[in-house]
Amino acid sequence: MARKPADQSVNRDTILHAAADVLRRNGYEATTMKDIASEVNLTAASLYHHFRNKDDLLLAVLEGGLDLVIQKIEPIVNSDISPTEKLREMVRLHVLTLTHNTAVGAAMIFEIRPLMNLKASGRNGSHHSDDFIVKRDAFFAQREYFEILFRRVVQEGIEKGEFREVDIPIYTKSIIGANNWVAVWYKEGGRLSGEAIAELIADGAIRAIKAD
Amino acid sequence: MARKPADQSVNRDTILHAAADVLRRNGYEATTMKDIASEVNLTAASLYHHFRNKDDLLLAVLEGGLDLVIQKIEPIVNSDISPTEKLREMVRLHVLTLTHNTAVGAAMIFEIRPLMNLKASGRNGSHHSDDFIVKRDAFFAQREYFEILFRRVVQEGIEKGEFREVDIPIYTKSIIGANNWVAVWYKEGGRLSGEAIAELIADGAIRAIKAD
DNA sequence: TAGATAATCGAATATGAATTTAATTATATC
DNA sequence: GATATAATTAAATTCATATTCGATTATCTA
Repeated sequence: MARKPADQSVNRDTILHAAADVLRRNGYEATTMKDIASEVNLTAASLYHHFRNKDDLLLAVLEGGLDLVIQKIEPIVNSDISPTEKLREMVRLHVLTLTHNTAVGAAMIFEIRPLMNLKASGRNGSHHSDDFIVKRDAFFAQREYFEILFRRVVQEGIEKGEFREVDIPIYTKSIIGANNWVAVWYKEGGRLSGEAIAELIADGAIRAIKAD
Repeated sequence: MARKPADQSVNRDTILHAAADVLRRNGYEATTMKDIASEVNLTAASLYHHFRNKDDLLLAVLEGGLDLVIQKIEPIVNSDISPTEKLREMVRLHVLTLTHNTAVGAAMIFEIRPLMNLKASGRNGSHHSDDFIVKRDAFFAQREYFEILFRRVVQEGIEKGEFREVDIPIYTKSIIGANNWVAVWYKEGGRLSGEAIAELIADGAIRAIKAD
């Protein structure tokens, strides 16, 4: 009856990757459907066979990226290593994921301003399906959750006396900011590997919070 | 002969401020001339009396913001306080400027992706005057300079034995990233004042680099 | 007051981008 | 092989936005 996707056909996932790439290069608003389509040798019209519209597509990219990092971070939080080692690993993996999945990573962390803005008041007479609104809100909730994972570990470290009594939200945001910033400047083939960068940043994060 | 700007007329600076506001809210690409014009009770057409075009206007915003921070930071670098105190002050002022000049600050630090992109290869068939290209490159040079100011102090601190031997570029970028991230989440009237936030972040920056 | 120029606007232009539609091609299953 | 459906496209539609232009209004200097 139904036809299965042909092997040579471009699937949803391929498009998402391409979109992530373009997103990283051009930013949310500057990314056009044609840009994305070209990347996978399709026409813009074809994309609508896979995604309802541009917002849906781009949001899917962001969701994917965010989920990926969370998947990496989450197990660490729930493991039974010390808070210090937890934090080190979390920062390390956060940064590493950003450098490895440059596209997805950068998109995930970065191009959220227009979305946040939409949240605030939906400026231009943009029509957004309820479905989109729901997904977008879920995305923001996930971002919250991502931050909460860090806060939890910081809290734990303070309670166990491994960390000094920092202002948890501020410290957490600073660390995440430093990590995310990597997505802004990182270029493959630079002086340091993603690994090396991740180590260095993780080290700084720990030093900033270690109890005296 | 020539007529001087009338008092009630909207001047270049007012427009720049308004543009910075919109820029912070909507991002580079999503910012329309009409948005900016409305903010100062003008029509989009009127803006062209003050600025050649959109790029010129937005670039002027970014330049302004960047210059402002540099003006704050520069004297500290050249003062004769200790590297530790220099760094603390620099971070503090960087963050403080971001929170105070929310608009300018955020715009300055943030909406650079499209510009960088333009730099890379000028995707869409965009026509950009030589003048614009020059200004844009100068802007990027200033950004470099801003970072160099930090690196210089870090270097000095290492040489004087106040700081541990960090990887200077990575540490510097991390600090700047953490600072800039404030522009992403800071909202006026939150739990902490800009001052308080600035202090906390500066403190973390120092702890991360202090010699053991 | 007159003349010059600044500042502004309404309307027209041009263009780029998202999205829709109807048609075409490919491939799975029967 | 027949047919239903997936995948894709070219072309048309719609709409928002940057930008231009000519006209209008305000205010300065002489």
